[in-house]
Amino acid sequence: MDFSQTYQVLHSIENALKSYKRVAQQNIRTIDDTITVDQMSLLQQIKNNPNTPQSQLAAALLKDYAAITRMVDLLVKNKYIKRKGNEYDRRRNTLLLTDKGEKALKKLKSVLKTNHEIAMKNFSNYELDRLDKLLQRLIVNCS
Amino acid sequence: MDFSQTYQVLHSIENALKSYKRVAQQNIRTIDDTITVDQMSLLQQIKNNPNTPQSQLAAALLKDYAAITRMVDLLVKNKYIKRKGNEYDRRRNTLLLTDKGEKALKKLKSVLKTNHEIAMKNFSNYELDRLDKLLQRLIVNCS
DNA sequence: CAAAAAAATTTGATATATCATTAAGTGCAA
DNA sequence: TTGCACTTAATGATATATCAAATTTTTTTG
Repeated sequence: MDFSQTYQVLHSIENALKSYKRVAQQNIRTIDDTITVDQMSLLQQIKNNPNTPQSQLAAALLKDYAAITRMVDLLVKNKYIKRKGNEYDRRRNTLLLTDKGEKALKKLKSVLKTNHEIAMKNFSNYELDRLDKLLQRLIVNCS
Repeated sequence: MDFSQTYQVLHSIENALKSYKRVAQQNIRTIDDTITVDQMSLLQQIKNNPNTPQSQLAAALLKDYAAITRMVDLLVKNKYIKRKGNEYDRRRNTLLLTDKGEKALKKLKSVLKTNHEIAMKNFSNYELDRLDKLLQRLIVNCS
């Protein structure tokens, strides 16, 4: 395990993520240029579990609480979601998609699928699994 | 190639990168809490090729020109490097490490090595190579 | 029950990311 | 040698990342 090799791998991980995010964002922009890849993920998460605490949204999106608060602010400002008080626990928010949010999500789902197909072109299920397992080991090492 | 599997892989890539950056930054902070992982990479690049145009530094660090400009600003402000005019091409900067920059780099190199060892613990050279090759294919797909 | 601890979120400060635009300098062609 | 394209860098605007600290509400516990 020499340094140049580990350097190379870490560099490739960063490169892979950034390359994917770049094309993903470009494709999304052709449909809706007021939303980002991450905002869309958040929108999806909120739709799937409208009453989840933001702390769990943060975990799902690999972000910290502060980041989620600000993304929620933006989505509210841009009218994709509404923030309501939770009647059982007044510390929490209940987040709900607006019509605009629902429509945006519907339109963008196919783009997201296309993005995945672009990134993973020519990968077999087996290779995807192998890649994921290798990454999981790295994640565990860093935990 | 189903969606949940590609989603999982992309999620793992992001998770791997963030997990690594988090431990890397934590370890660096024990030595010097005024510098970031990326600033250190930039410092290293500048030391290796002091007369490279910033566009190439950007490519090496997978960042865009604007990001490099701002990182250079910060490194200058914090006295890790000096910006001089390039006498042959007045559009360019010549960037030079200060004493402080040299010392910081020297101290941090061992930390960087440790960070790599933590992240890649129990990976064989063969596995590292395999991981890199899989990532390279994803990168090419997104180019 | 009152005080302390914990949970959920927000806010502040600083660093990065990304895209578009602007500015300045260089080099080449007519 | 002027004019135009290209290169290099800086700026502006907005979104995100990260850590620390503050706020509000709920839960625990003495």
